[in-house]
Amino acid sequence: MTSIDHANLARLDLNLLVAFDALLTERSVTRAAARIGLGQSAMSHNLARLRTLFGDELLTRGADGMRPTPRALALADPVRVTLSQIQAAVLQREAFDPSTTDRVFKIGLADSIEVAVIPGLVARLRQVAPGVGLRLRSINRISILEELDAGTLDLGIGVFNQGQIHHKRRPLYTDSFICLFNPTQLNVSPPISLEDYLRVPHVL
DNA sequence: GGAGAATTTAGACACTAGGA
DNA sequence: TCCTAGTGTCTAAATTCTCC
Repeated sequence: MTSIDHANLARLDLNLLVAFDALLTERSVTRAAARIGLGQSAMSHNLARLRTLFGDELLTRGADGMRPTPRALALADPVRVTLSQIQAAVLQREAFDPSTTDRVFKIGLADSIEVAVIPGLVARLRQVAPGVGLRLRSINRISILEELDAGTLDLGIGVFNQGQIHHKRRPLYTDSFICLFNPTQLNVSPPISLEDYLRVPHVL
C-alpha cells in the first residue's frame, strides 16, 4: 500500500482542490465561485493560493475566458478522480432501493434512439421501480457531457466516442443497419460489399 | 486546566485594471 | 461601457500561546 506523507499533505487544503476542479470546469472565476457557493473574491484568493501551491499560473486570462496552462491540464484529471474517490468514500449514501424511490431521472437522448430504448425501459421500471419518474430530452452528444457535469442531466443515452475519465459508460445494446436497395437499378446483387455500398449514392 | 490575549485564516466588500 | 479578474482592507471565527 502507498504510504501517506502526512506532514506535507496536511499543508494541502482539500477545498483548494474543489476550487481547482470548479475553475477547470467553468473556466471562469466568477462562475466557479458560484458553482461552489463562494464569492468571486474568495475564489480569486483560492486561485492565488493554488498558484502558490503549484508554482504555476494554472489559469491565464484570455479573450475566450480563463485558459488553463499545460500544468493545470495535467492536474485536471488526477484531481477530479481523487475528488470522486473521496466523495465515494466519505459521502457514501444509503443503498439505492429502486422499489421504494420516487426520484425523477433526467435523461438526455442523442440521435433517434428513443423508440428503441424507452418502451423497454418504461416497462422494466413499472416492474422494479414503480415510483420512478423520467424526464426525457433530445440532446446532441457534446451537450450531454456538459449537462452531466452541470448536473442538469442524470443520464445520457447515445453513441459516445469521447468523454472524460469521470464519465462512466456502459454498453446498453448493440444495433445493426439494414441496407435497402434496388438491384436492377444499381446493377449490384446481394450480398453487397462495402465497396459497392460506398460506390453508389446513399442515405445513412 | 481554564481564561483571556494574540495570531492566523477565510471570506466579503469595495475598488481598480484590463479586455471586448 | 460592461463584464470579469485581481487586490487591499476589514471582520469574524478558529487556533495557538501565555499566564495564573
